[in-house]
Amino acid sequence: MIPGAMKKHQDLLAFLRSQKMRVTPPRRLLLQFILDHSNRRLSIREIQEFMGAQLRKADRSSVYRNLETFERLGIIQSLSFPGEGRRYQYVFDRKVRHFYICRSCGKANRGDERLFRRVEAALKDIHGFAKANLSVVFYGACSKCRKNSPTA
Amino acid sequence: MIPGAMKKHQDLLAFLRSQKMRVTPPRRLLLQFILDHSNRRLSIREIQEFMGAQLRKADRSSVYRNLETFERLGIIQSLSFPGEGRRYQYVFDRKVRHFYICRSCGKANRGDERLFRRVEAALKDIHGFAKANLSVVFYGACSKCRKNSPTA
DNA sequence: GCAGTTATTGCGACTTGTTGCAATAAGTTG
DNA sequence: CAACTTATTGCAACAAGTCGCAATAACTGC
Ligand SMILES: [Mn+2]
Ligand SMILES: [Mn+2]
Ligand SMILES: [Zn+2]
Ligand SMILES: [Zn+2]
Repeated sequence: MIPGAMKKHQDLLAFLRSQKMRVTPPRRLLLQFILDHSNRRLSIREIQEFMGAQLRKADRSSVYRNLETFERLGIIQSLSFPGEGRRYQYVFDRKVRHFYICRSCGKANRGDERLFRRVEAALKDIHGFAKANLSVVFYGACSKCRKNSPTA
Repeated sequence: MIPGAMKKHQDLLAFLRSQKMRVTPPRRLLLQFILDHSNRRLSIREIQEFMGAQLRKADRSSVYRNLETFERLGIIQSLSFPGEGRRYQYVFDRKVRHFYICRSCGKANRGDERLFRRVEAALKDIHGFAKANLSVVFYGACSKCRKNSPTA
């Protein structure tokens, strides 16, 4: 377990309770795993493998249901990546929560803070709100693919 | 078949060929269906039902493979909607290609052109490009859900 | 702590989605 | 309009994901 993650884990359990959600073994475990790998986009495969390998393992269906729950609460953001299926990423207290996904080669990048702020500002100007836990996803062609095909 | 869609259908077949893709019965049919319902987000269920119901029907796997192909080429954009799974929408020559998805209630809205232009401009300023067939997706809480929960 | 309430779990049956492969047919060349 | 090349298809076996339901256990209130 990564140092500093302990505090976050406790915070998130408190957050869950504040949302009237129960703290159960499957949820603790899943949250732990997501936090310990908060810098990666996790595949359902590795999540399920971890959850199944634990002593007190959780059923497949519970894992799916909890991922859905966590996403609804803004703890994680799931996205489909071309060629590698759906992936889950921790976003709860991230300053930057936007992603570029190349439709052509499937490569994904994280954005910089400046762009994220600009997009937030535009959203606020035009629709009158700045949101907590907003995520933004751009689908397009990466610079490499743009060079190869003028259509992209 | 919707009037005016005929031309588009032909154009897209030409586009496919320009991308060195073959024009096959499953592709014609799928494209037809997507164009005839270009204003809706189609579920895989209704797509498969249509494809299967046709005289010259296409296999499930071919439908999935072609949806993937069409998405890679920027003809459609697929998105996962909370509570209703993945949906497919025609975006090829749309002026506005962004979506708001509420993580809490799953409702989705189309955006207005002004915001889309602002976001495009920000992207160009900061990353130096304006993309053809860019799609932008916002995940957050809709106004209704924001009222109900201060956390969202 | 104990009893009561009910969200969450695990299970099983089912549906949806993926993949390798051999057969097919779209496009190309002469 | 053949003959050829190879992308695409349908199929079948498999893997991933969903859903209703009865059992369980997390929280609440006393
Ligand atoms: Mn795939
Ligand atoms: Mn669902
Ligand atoms: Zn790319
Ligand atoms: Zn909502």
